[in-house]
Amino acid sequence: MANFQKGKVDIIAVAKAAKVSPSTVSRTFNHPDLVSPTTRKRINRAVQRLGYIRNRAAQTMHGKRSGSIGLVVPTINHAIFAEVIQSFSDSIDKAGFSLLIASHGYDLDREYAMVRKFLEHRVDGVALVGLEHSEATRRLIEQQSIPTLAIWNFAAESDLPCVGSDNRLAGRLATEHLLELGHRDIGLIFPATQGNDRASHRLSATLEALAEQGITLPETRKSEAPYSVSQAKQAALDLLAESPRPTALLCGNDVIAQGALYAAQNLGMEVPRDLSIIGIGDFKCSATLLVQVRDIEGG
Amino acid sequence: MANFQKGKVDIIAVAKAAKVSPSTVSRTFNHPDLVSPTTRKRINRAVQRLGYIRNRAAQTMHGKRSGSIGLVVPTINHAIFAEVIQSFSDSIDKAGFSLLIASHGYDLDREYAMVRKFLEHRVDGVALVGLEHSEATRRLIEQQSIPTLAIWNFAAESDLPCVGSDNRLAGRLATEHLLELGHRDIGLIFPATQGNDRASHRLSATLEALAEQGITLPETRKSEAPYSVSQAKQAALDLLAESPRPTALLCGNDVIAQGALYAAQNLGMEVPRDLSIIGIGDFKCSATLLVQVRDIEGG
DNA sequence: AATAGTTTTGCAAATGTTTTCATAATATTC
DNA sequence: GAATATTATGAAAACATTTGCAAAACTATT
Repeated sequence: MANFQKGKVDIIAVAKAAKVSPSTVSRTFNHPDLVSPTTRKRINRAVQRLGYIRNRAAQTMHGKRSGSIGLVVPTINHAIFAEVIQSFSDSIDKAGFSLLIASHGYDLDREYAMVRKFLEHRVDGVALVGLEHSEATRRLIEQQSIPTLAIWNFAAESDLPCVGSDNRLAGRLATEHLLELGHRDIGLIFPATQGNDRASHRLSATLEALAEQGITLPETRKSEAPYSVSQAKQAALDLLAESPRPTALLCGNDVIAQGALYAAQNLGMEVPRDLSIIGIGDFKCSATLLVQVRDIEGG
Repeated sequence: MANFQKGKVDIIAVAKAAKVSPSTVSRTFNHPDLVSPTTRKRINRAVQRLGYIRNRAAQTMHGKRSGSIGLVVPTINHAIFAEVIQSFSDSIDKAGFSLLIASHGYDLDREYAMVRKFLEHRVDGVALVGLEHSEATRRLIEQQSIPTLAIWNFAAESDLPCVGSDNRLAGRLATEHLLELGHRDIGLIFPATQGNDRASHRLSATLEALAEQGITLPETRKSEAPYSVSQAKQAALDLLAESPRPTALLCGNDVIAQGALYAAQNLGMEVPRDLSIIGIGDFKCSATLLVQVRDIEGG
């Protein structure tokens, strides 16, 4: 089937080749039931032969949907977001849409810019991570009345539709668990909370739960680490270098917890005998890691 | 600044508000130097006031670029691709483009479908992972003459422009390294090579390099594991359960190598004293892992 | 074989931009 | 102050599609 790729192949070229009007070709795509099977077949053959590919831009311009969804994440790089991006991509794909993605590096002004960029592309919807967004972003979303979803966090009082977990509750649960185990002197390692409501909710709930038990941790028990195993390990080493040592480490996420685990191993401490470590997160590799740690300790 | 969001805000609405013609508004965006500073200011104020957002679809339809690039990866989920997606996204963003992304799950027919989908969106370019693609995909790319880049692998003989590493060379180097260390009985753990030229190149080069030294490994030394630490660990345990044991494990990627490392730890073997493990890959977390292993062994 | 009903098709307008060409306004030169 | 060069603006065509409406082509009914 020779494909003569003379000039542009648009819907008109297809119409000519199939000896019908452009309208009929368009209908074949959008309302096939309105076109007689015979002509439909003829048109499809012409499409094949010419290698015609529909032009979404033209459809979008006509007022139809663009067929794309925009997802703005803080970073693509980390396992934790990669997982959600994958799922998102799969669902979107199944629905016949395309995924536009952008990352802002935890900078809410850049987030605004990304949403704007997506709006230029006339995305049919936008998903953002978390519930903390700049005023400009909120205004933009409202003005343009673009369907928006906040993923990652859930909060009943959110003005954006949201789906995710309740990080305050998570922070509280983790803390209470440690308290129930009898810990009173706890080291905290959290990522920077600036522009990261996941972290800040977890941390504030933690401090709250501690305060309820009359516990106020000195600054020396509070440590900040970025999303990096090795830097978290260093932070944990620093915390554990203090004397007396805290009896437990509460980590803002699993990557930090992994670093803390390594730090403990380095210092020859056995977890959980000598030190309790808890991470708020639970992603795929954490299970693997724990299995491994247990295996080592067991063997 | 009240924003009266009456009806659609298009370039004509802006033109009216600024009391100029639509052409002038368009020029303000595309060739600002052709518009007098006074009118430009007036137009920009109108844009602000109305909350106008340019319509890429209309621009694209006019023949301008769509301002988007399509990236098709096997999977987003794994750390290794996440890294490249992040870099890609950053560069694209810096250039003022948007990133469309899709994953095909190592299914080259789906890859074709994804590229087609992107072409419907009239992306300005496409990037694919690896050099192995379906005939249909290649035809499509050629017919539509869409700028295409193959990332991840480099091969001088590739017909697509490509940038990446030479996996055959990598396989050979890894093998030769083990041979130089004196290993002759080597266990191989590789992912499935079907639709994964990274793996297949590495594996074939490995076998070739071994053959040159007159070494042919029995099937029992060849193991397949997916991209999963725990499953790789199991595969390694199986290999190491044989008697005699291989003296080295050559792993097709770093995730597998991590699993192998865990397996060795489980069996109480010390790496590299009792067993050599080499992984072809090198991603961020690998260094961390090795530091940790060394630390454990050192301490 | 004529009428009514149904299915299939085409025409033309609409979508929101950009750009070429022409014209109007302003600046420069003598 | 006229002639010329320069700069700023507008009118209209073009881009590729979709869809409401109307006409045409069939089927079914008598």
